[in-house]
Amino acid sequence: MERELLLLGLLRRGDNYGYHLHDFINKYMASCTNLKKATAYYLLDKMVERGWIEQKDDDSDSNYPPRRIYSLTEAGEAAFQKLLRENLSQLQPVYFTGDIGLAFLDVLDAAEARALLQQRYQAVTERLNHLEANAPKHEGAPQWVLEHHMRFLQFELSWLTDLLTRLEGV
Amino acid sequence: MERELLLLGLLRRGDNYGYHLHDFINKYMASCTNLKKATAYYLLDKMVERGWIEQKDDDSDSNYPPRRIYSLTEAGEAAFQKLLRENLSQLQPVYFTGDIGLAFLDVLDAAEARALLQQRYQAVTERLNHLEANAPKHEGAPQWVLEHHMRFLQFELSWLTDLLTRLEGV
DNA sequence: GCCCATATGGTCAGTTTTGACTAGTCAATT
DNA sequence: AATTGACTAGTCAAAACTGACCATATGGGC
Repeated sequence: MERELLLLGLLRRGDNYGYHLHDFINKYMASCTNLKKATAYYLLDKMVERGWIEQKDDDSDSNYPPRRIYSLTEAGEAAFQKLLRENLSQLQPVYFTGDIGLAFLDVLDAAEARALLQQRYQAVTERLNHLEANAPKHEGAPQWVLEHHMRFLQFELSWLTDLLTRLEGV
Repeated sequence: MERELLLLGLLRRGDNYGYHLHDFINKYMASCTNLKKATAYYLLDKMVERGWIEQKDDDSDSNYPPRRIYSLTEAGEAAFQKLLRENLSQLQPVYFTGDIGLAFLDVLDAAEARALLQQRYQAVTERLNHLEANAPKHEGAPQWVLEHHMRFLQFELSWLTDLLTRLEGV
């Protein structure tokens, strides 16, 4: 239900279109979840059925394609409050798909393994630099989310450094 | 394709049943990916179609329910080699669904926010203790995977500690 | 010898997710 | 005034995933 929590939380700040909700998540919360546009609409539909949010056609200025505006109901607010507390109080699972490769490191000779991991190190560095450079632009992004993400990338760099030195000794 | 890489890598160590492959992943690689049994069979089927692996009925000792044994083909070995290098050289995305709650921390009063995050801290600690306690039992687990996971949990603890002290100042 | 819990091995209908698409708007070039 | 590229808004058929289920086996306690 994390993605529902996210959509509810954003709608709580004001009525919005599916398009904008997805766009915001994609721009500023990409480190939290991977939510495609079609999935966003799917989830919104489901929440309408559950009565957590309402949908009305927006035929105000029709320069734009016809669109629906979503808004939170009271049931939705209650669901948000519940989901928020659950999310904060528990440890949410995190999956390191990059560790799958590490499980098979012994397949490669040490030199190539190091070379590949150095490429990964480079990729992490670039990611971090990019985040730092664009940090001011990301005022829309919730502060803690961005900071946690950047610290995590730093953690990954130190882990990789450590791993690389240990692989040298082999 | 990370899950395919994982299945291929395990099959590379020896022919195996779908059941065992899933079981191993669930026990020792749960931090890398979330792979349900039915999904494992689905992926195995697809890889058979692609010619990466072969399936033969195992009617050897029929005490057990009928079962199929999977084995790597040459095409599968080639795919494994390619996927392994891709996985190691790139930065694989990691999603922090726990950060969604952080984005809405301002909804709660500071005291409750701290209390909830302290519960999360407790949950992380328990997770870490559990891993440490069972570490010897996890000889099957690839060394780096386990170590990365434990270090990550320690990182999370320090992040939470820092966050909590900063929330006190509010 | 019987019952129950757990383990083995796998299937399938239903749910969830997504790539690719439609279709119009706006602003800047050409 | 036609072309291009980027943005707005949403849809749909196909692909991927999963909860719940079936069937047998094995071991232990009573």
